[in-house]
Amino acid sequence: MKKILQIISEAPLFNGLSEEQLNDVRQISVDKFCDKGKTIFLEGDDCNGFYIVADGKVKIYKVSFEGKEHILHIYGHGNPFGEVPVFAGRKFPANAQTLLKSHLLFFPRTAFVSLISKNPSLALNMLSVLSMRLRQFTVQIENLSLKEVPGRLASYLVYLSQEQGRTDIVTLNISKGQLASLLGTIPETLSRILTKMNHQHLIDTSGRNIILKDLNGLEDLAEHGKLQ
Amino acid sequence: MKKILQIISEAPLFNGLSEEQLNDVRQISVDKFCDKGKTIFLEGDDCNGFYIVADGKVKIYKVSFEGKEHILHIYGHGNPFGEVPVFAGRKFPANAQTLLKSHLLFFPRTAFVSLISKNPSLALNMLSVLSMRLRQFTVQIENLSLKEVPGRLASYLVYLSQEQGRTDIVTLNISKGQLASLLGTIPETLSRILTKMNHQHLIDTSGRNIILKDLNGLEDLAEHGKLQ
DNA sequence: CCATCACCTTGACTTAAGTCAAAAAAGCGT
DNA sequence: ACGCTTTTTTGACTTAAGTCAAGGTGATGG
Repeated sequence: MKKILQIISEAPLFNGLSEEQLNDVRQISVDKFCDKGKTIFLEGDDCNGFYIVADGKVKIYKVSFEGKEHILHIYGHGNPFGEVPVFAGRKFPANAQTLLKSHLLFFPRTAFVSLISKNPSLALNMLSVLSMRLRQFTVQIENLSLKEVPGRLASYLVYLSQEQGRTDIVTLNISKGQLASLLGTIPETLSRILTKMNHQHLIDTSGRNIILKDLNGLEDLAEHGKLQ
Repeated sequence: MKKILQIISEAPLFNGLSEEQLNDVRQISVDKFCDKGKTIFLEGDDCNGFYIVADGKVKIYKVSFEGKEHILHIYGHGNPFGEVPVFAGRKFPANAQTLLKSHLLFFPRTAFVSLISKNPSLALNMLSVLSMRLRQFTVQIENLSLKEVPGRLASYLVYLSQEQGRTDIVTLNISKGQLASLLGTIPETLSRILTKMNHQHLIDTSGRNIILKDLNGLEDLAEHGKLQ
């Protein structure tokens, strides 16, 4: 387990803060350890603060009336989550659950807000985090409403390729079922599309490893949004 | 045309600021007048600042490769837009165009950022605006991925009913074509669903006026997301 | 090494919603 | 009020993707 100060200093949210400011942040943080599959909060719950993932993995998701689940984000080391109600209203807009045994840092609302009031650079960092998130959401909405599932999958593979810095092969860090939920579809459909992409020599799958046989073709598909 | 200071003092973003702070904000603002249908910025354009709608109406939208358009927001009096790249990167994540002859206030990036650094309450207001927007986006994504078009339409009608403070009748303030785009569908589909809802005595349409004959039924539909 | 469980794939079928085309209705300026 | 444009509706058809049900695959632990 890492030292709290180190975790804090590595998080983008606290980037560029002075020693002293980091120490202030540390003062108000609370350690929290969760087993895999633990619900951290549910949509509509009252919020007393937000979290940063120190270690492990957390999914943020919505659930439909019928119980169908759509994953909005999957966060890992250094990512904050649950900040929305800290600044706007007090209920969480979605659910959060650990996907792995995780170590979280909790930041109580009032203490954090007063910290922000005293540290303009912290405020700007938080504004930047929220803005980047808004940007991601516009992409997600574009994908959902303007692209079909093959296009969304291709986008995701291209994104993974950049993320992992490889143009030949990528590795899924979540199950295919979770990927389906992240792409706004169901496992059966995802499976069928992976098979189709195999047939068209775009990719080659073996378990969670996906060989990118035609990255240009995938980029094209991600743009156009249609499979042939 | 209203006085700039009045417009600024009415905008939620500047809520609760002192006379002096409002004056500082006013100092950096720039007037901009646009005809109907004028493009304010395009996705990918460099950003030098953000806007507030003083008067008129602006749509924020994404366009697919094939030219299909999805409206993300429609903003009117007092709403800010284009703030994302002010705090995160420098390109606009979507397009903006006026729907009516409009009067905008422009706030240059660097001047605004330095203002925020000096006014914690302005920073907190901006955090609140961005957070509310994130909350709206989670709802939009939920609607797109977990509900069918009738459910989304019902949600929108219920929202309009709250917005306009009436439980008997609401008035669309945009065309049905634009509404279709906002709901992530096409005019034909929207038209058919309106007809279906008429047959089921949920609503009664005449032009842009929609009589809510069964608000409970609509709320139900918005929850469950399926039209029988 | 096998049993078990979770995950993934495949097949047959249904359905929501998109496309294309055309007609009808509503706005708008002159 | 007239002609023009834009918006909305309707019909026939296609298609993407969901549902339900059944197998298959693979990892894990006794």
